[in-house]
Amino acid sequence: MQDGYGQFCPVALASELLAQRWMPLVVRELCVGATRFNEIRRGIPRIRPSLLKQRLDELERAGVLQRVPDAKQEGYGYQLTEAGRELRAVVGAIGQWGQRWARDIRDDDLDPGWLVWAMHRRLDTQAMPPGRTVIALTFPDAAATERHFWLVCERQQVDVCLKPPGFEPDLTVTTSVRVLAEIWRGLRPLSAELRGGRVRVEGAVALKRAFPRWLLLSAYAPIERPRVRG
Amino acid sequence: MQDGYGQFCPVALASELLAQRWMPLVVRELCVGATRFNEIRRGIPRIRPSLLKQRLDELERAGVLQRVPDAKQEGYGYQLTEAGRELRAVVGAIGQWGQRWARDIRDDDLDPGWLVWAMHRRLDTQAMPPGRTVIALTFPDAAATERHFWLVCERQQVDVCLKPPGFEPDLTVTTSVRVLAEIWRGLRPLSAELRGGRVRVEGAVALKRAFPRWLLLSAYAPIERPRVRG
DNA sequence: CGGTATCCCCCGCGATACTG
DNA sequence: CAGTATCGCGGGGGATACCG
Repeated sequence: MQDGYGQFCPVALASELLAQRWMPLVVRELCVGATRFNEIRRGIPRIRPSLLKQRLDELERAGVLQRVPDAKQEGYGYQLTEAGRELRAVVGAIGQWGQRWARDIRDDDLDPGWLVWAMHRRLDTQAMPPGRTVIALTFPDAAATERHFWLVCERQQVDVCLKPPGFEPDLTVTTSVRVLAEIWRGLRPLSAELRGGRVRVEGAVALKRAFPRWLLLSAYAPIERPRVRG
Repeated sequence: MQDGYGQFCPVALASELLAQRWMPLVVRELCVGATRFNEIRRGIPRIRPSLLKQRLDELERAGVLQRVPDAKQEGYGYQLTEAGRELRAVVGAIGQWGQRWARDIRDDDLDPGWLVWAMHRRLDTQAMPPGRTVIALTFPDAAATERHFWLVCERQQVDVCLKPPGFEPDLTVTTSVRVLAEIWRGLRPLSAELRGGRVRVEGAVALKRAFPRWLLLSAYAPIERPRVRG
């Protein structure tokens, strides 16, 4: 079954590698800059580590990435080669199409931990006040273990905490997972959700007013989604 | 296993549909204009009809195609919707990447029947003499049952025959499957293979000289393939 | 032509547990 | 942190036959 397609067409040869389960997500993580094994895993919470390792090995054999000693930290990191960097075009095409035409979001797609992890990559820390800004996120509709998150934002780095980080939050945001997910996807405007009270923000007035500019949303959010099909 | 990825990311939602086995090839066939079941099948010889039907049903449910009564012939045809037509960008990105970076062609990718089927879609009949032009193809290295093919070319239509069509060939082309496959992929120039005698053409001089202009090759052939990786 | 039906087998994948 | 080990299920591949 993992044999090829018996064709030398470039679409077929590429698909032998790329159209395997989980593969587009692994490539997506690498393209947005993840390098460490567990960093990739956080972006794909439901993949088994053994399968992730298998996929990474396949990508290495295909010349898409290299496993290199990590200079900054201990251990190894996965780095894209030129062939791997050019996969951005493939992931981008899939994402663009998905933004416009993929199925609607179901309740079991709504993983709050993944949402916060995705958001933490797309925060404009330059637009925040100097120093540290702590944002507490609360999803009243989520299961107890994934109801509270904290984003500890500094100029060069944003950390996601599952427990109170020890610093008092500067801003507290309360909303449902679906509302924030659809805002992140660009399917609802944040402004309307704030006005309608479906997103509630507590904190200093200056921070509350600046907050919408911190959220960069999904890279695909600007792409218009046509009317749902009948 | 065919459950989703548990993410509302557009890349993940699109991949649930598109990153299944065979799916990129099915979409490719639809994008190059195949509409009938057996027409799609000829472009994907190794797929089981039951699985092809399953994939087509998934695409219909996803709103990518519609099954409509075929006006010209009896039976039904599969037509892409707007969502389906926009998949050309995805197939195109995969094909471009594959042309540049996918693995080299192995012997078991070299299906001569598929090669001839792919070529028949990309023949410039406008460049041929008026009326009917019959090209006989011979692959001395192929198994007996797929050694001989005939392309019966008319202005609006090209037919692939597995048996002598009853018309004398105007041109007879003899070469190995690999050489012609790599020419079709743009990995070797036809001119050099003709000069080197690895492609032999028999027939009237005017036709022999015109023949190279009839072959439009793969749509991805113009894309340069970087040096093979080390 | 455009599929369906059936049986069998394999292995990719998921789940759980464990480790240097 | 970065994986490995083990077990079990079921989707997909192969072959063959059948049908409106």
